[in-house]
Formats: sequence, structure tokens, C-alpha cells
Amino acid sequence: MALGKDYAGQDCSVARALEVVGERWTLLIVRDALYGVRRFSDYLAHLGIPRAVLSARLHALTEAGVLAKEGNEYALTPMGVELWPVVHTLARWGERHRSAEEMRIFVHAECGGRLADDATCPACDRPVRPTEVEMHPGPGALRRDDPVSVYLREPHRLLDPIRT
Amino acid sequence: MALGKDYAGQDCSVARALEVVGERWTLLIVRDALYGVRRFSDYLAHLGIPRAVLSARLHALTEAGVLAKEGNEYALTPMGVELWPVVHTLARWGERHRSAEEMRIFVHAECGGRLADDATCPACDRPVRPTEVEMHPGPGALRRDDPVSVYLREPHRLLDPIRT
DNA sequence: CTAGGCTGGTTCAGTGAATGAACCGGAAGA
DNA sequence: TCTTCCGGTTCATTCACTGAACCAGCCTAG
Repeated sequence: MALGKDYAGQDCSVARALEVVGERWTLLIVRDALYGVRRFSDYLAHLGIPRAVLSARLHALTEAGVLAKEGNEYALTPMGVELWPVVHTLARWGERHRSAEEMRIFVHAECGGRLADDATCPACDRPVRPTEVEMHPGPGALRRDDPVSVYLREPHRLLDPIRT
Repeated sequence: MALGKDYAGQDCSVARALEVVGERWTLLIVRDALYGVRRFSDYLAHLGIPRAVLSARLHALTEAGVLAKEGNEYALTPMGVELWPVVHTLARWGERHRSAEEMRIFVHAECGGRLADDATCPACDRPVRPTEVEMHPGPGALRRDDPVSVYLREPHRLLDPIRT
């Protein structure tokens, strides 16, 4: 992990975190894993990432303990699942400042209410684990035709495996 | 912003957000800006970033509306300040999984209690704006000798300008 | 008023990483 | 057995990051 990937000299946990998830594509892979994507070909088609880069990132994330490989599937470890608040907070910021219309809507499955920006449920007044979150397509969602995009046209529980 | 920086085809606000803050060094610049850094030379020395890259990032962030330049100082806009939950959530994840000891401690200035991982104050039971947050050095903090690091050996309000 | 230092950059050559296309080996189905 | 699919690896090209050198404007001491 020499020159170009790390942030040596930074006594900061943001830098430590970015050494794991800060490279190009990495956080989008984690996002897809939270959605339930597990297979190489599904990541590949849904992200439009070069195969070589996907391979490298999956291995690096596995090495770091964010993903675990079982058979041919890459799924999040508990450490990886804990990135959910990071991904959600970032998504909400992008939604507010960088998107014309909402693309994805996150709902607390038990009460049906939408999640607050900090990934808590305002109605239930508590933090919500990703397995309790249902994702709905929003009005800004595109009609892409890769298998994962087609699958996600329907509401879907986070972390529920997507096998196309 | 052609090839290599954007994530074209992703109908996802995470991708939109990463097009602004996803490049190498960018989120560390935002972190420093939240700490109160404003001057080119302070970012330079505190980050150990190449001058050319810092120049490019500051211009890109200004262009995107995350930073605003006034005179010779680059400070966060309201849109940039809203990245505080992202940075804090990521810092907490890194702290939990990637650091031996705590490097920085974030405290709600009004009540003296430490912030929860989602950047709320558990004691006051409400979200906390960055201007209400005081940052203290933790036991894992290094004794670096650049001006910003020296300045931050003392407790410091977020967004309070650092002029060395 | 001018010489030197400081701040805030730009330029440039070298290097490493991302890209996209081609290739490959194993497993499963026809 | 032949074919297709899946999960990669290899490779040439292009792009971005790096670090060092250079430079222009401002401030200040002499």
C-alpha cells in the first residue's frame, strides 16, 4: 500500500478510513453490497467498472475485513455493515445538493416512515439497522437494464441477497 | 470532468456526491476546513499534499460550491458545512476499526458530553451543529510540528478560523 | 526605493494507477 | 463432446498523482 494509496503522516481516523474505502469505486462497491449485491458479474454490470479494478477492489476489501468471500459471493462483514451510516449520510448530501430528483427512498420497514439524514427513524426515534431498511426507487431513478437495476425497480430490503 | 473522475451512468446520489468529494485528498481537505484551516500554506503543511494537487482540489471544491474563496482564504460554504456528518461518521468508523488509540475527541461544548457516532449529543438528545463542537486531542494524537498540528494541541471549536 | 523573504501559486518530467479489450480455465448444460 | 457462462488475469494505452523547480506579487527592513 505504498505511494498513492495511503495518507502516511496523518494522525487522523478519517485518513485511516479513507485508506480502506477512499479509492475510486470502493465506496460504490460497498453501497452495492449494502443493497445486497454479491456476485462479481452483478457488481461489474451495475457499476460499469473495469474488470481488473473490480477484482483488485474486491480483494483489497476482503483483505481489510470489510467483505468476506464465501464460494463465489462477496458479502459485507459486520465491519462492512457499519459503513451504512457513512453511505447513507453521503447519499443524503448528494441527494440534497447534487440531484434534481430523488433517486432512492429509504424507509423504516417496521413503521413505514422515511429515514432521517442521520439514518435514524424520526417516527420511532431510534437508530435503524440496515436490515430494517427498505429501499424504494424514487422519481429520479433511471430505467437501466442491467440485472441489478431491474431487480431494484421493486422495493428491497437492504442486505437481502440479490441473485439475478 | 471527463473520464476518470465521474461515475456516469450511476443513477445514485452516492455517486453524485463522490464526484465532488470522492477524489484522493478531497475529503481530508474538507476535514481540515471543518477544523478551521483556511490558508493555502496551512492545508499544504498539515496534509503533506503536493502543491499542484492542492491547487486543483481547492479550485474544484470552490467551483462545486463546497468552499468559497475570500481574499486568500478558502472557507466552507453552508453546503460544505453539511459534510460534517459524513466526515464525523467516517472518522468514528476509522476510529473503531482502524486505529489503536483515539486521535481526536469531539465534545458538545454546551454540555461537555462526547458526541455519539451519528454526530448527535446523547446527553442533550439532539443533533449538534459543528460550531457547537469542541475538538480535543486524544491519547493517540501524534506530536507533529506543522503550524496547524501545533495549534490543535489545544481544544478548538470546529469552524473557528485557524490563522497561524 | 530596493533587496530579500514569504505567500500562493504554475510548469514540467517521471511514475503509478485506471481503462478497456483480449484472453483463459473451470463448471455446468445441451 | 461442444458450447456457454462465470470469474477472473494480462496487456497496451491513457490519465492522474508526485515532487521538484520556477515564478510573480506583496510586505518589510535597511
